[in-house]
Amino acid sequence: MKARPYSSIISRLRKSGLRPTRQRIGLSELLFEGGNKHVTAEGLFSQATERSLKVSLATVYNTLHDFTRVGLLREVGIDSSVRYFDTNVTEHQHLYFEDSDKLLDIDPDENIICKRPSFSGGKVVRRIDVVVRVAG
Amino acid sequence: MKARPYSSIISRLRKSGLRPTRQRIGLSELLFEGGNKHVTAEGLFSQATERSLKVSLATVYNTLHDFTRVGLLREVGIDSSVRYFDTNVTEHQHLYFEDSDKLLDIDPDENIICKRPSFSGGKVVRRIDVVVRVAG
DNA sequence: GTGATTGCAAATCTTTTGCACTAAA
DNA sequence: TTTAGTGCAAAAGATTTGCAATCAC
Repeated sequence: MKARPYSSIISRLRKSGLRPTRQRIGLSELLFEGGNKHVTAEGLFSQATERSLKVSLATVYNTLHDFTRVGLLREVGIDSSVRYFDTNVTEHQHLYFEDSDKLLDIDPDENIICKRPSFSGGKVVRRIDVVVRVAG
Repeated sequence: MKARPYSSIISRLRKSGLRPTRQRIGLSELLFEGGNKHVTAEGLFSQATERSLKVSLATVYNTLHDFTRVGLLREVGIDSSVRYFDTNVTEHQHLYFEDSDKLLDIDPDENIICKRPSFSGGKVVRRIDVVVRVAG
């Protein structure tokens, strides 16, 4: 029950330098309302279709990339052939259940990393991807 | 200068339950001689062609999967659209240079992980994938 | 021989692209 | 109006599959 969710989506898009089009607003609702999510392009496209948001698959791809570029989304590298996007853009790690293909965030308090390597020569650690793969 | 490298390749394949065919032997030489490597199917196929090993791309894919299945290789999940295979099957982490697409093993002494989560209900941590992404 | 392996070409699947059309500012 | 964004259909890549030919045992 947030106040004025619709216009807050619009202003979020504006702040990111993206025009609040019908498609971007609709996809934003799917993505950013109701907790953190991990989505694929096809998955988001299906959801949109189910909720009768008219949008093309190409636009879903464009939108996922645009949102990632401006920092509203983050890409998660699971080694399969599909790309996952995460609405949680804070530093955190992932739990991947191999049997069910489910992806979960690891509670930041449970941080698994204890050391961040550093580099000379202008090289920077852009991020550290951690995926705990669970089976059974 | 290992002794009898050829026959050790053959026995390694036999022990893994794979018939030592000309293609598998040739690809094994490319993969397992001269230190740990990270390869893609296309990359290995090119190497094979350069060294005039006659093998089809489909067989390279089959071989990479077969080798992974029996534990001679391990897949590395960089989030790009290509699959990397690692000849180092021991527990270790990766360094990925985004600008050059280079992938390096992290020295096991530099272990970045300090905590291994555990699960109940028959769930097991199969492995923890870590990729330190470096830019610049 | 016979069952595993290979190679080719076609198929599949995800993602990207070109470009005319539409909508936001 | 002017530029960004959209949608379609086609293209591009990586990987897989089906099946006949070949090879290892």
